[in-house]
Amino acid sequence: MTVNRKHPEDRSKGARILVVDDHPIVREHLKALIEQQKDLKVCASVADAAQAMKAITALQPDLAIVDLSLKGTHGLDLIKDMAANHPQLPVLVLSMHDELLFADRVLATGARGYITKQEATSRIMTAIRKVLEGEIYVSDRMTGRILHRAVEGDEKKPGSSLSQLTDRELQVFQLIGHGLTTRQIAEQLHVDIKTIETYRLRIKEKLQLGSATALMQYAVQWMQNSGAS
Amino acid sequence: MTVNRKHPEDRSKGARILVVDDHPIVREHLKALIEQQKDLKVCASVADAAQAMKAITALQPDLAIVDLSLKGTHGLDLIKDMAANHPQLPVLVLSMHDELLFADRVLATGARGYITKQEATSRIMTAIRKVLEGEIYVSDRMTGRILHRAVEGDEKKPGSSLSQLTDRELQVFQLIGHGLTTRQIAEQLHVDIKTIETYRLRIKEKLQLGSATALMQYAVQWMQNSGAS
DNA sequence: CAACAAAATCAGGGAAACCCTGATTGTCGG
DNA sequence: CCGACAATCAGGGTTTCCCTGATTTTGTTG
Repeated sequence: MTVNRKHPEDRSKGARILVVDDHPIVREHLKALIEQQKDLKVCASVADAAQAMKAITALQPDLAIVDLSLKGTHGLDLIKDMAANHPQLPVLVLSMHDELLFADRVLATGARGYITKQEATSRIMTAIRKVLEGEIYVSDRMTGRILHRAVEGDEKKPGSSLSQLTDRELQVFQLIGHGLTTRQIAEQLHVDIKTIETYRLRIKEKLQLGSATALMQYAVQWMQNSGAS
Repeated sequence: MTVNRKHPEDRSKGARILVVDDHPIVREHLKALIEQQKDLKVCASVADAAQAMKAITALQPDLAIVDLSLKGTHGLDLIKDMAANHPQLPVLVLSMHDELLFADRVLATGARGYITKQEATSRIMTAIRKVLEGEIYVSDRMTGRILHRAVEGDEKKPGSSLSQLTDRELQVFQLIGHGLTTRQIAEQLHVDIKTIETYRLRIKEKLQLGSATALMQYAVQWMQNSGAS
């Protein structure tokens, strides 16, 4: 990922941006906001993942802004596709979901920024420029969280904070995400229910989750996003 | 074009519209779209229910456009408040949620129209005008559904559909899927924890779910597939 | 409008899970 | 041999779950 990639022939129009969002009202305003900047331009504005991939190969944009909740395939899958087939294309995620849930996941799959639709439009423009300059944009609240975690576990497995879990803990984590109760997990693994309770405690600590429901929410969502049954 | 101005002092610029949505990018574009019409004007643009109620009493708008997924109180509660305190004010709901799930519920509480953010902005303008004229707007697909149900009779069929849930139950269901504990839900809705416990029981019965974890798994997965903050 | 149905709200109490603090085995590499 | 870590379980206070009601609003319908 080289930083300076500006082509002289593009400078007349500045950076070319692809917008992916299934809400026309958001696409339109994003385009209006971007094009009232002199050095930015929207080269395409599409509603789903298929059109997005087609537009990328055809138009070679300098930046892609994508919503997470698309209609067909989930935005996360689109970002994975982008990272796999067009690793040089920086991606800014513009989502309505709380960043605490998705930001790290999204950044781990290759996106260069995450901003919510609750943010003021001026901040959205800030995020666009930051990502275009080769930097990474997340909210201030999120930055501290990520930096804190990045310091210690950098040499571990990339892509998931679940790598801190032991085999048994991960096994329990997956069964939690599968919707099993503590007792059912204990029976399935042929251990005492007290053992599973301890695992839940440890998992919560390692993942910095506050309550049992937060743990379960995280587990269910993780299971769904990593395609397990 | 001549406009009937019965009250020149009120209609110097035509109909005055209140916009309620917690996404600045949506508010801004809605305002731009509306104000490029000669006979429409946005008199206020707010992000939550409290500001909305205040704006209504202060400005007496001719129409309110409200999003269902607001930050603090749920949009459904805001609509109820509006219908109770300002029954003459027509409300158009602009939501990202599938209409099949919310439209009838929203119309039953007094709203005059339902349109999703997936719709083209031209249709949104159509909906605004239709509601302003005193009519009711829903999508063609939805009108068929409603008419069909009017003929078939009003039976609530079982299965795993959330349409059997009451407004309050659905609200609790969503908060469960959001990862909140029973206590947190009770606090957010300003009711006793015992009340929420009862709702969980009823939801489990109606959805034929066996345990609290099964309920939570279902809620989390549903939330993820239908997008909510 | 009276009457009935449905929704929203809360109570009591036993069973179960959660949460915290340990503690006992194994295993494994230095 | 021995810390380090993983896996396993116990005790006990706190909270939630779950079941069975019950009351008060609200909405619908004859």
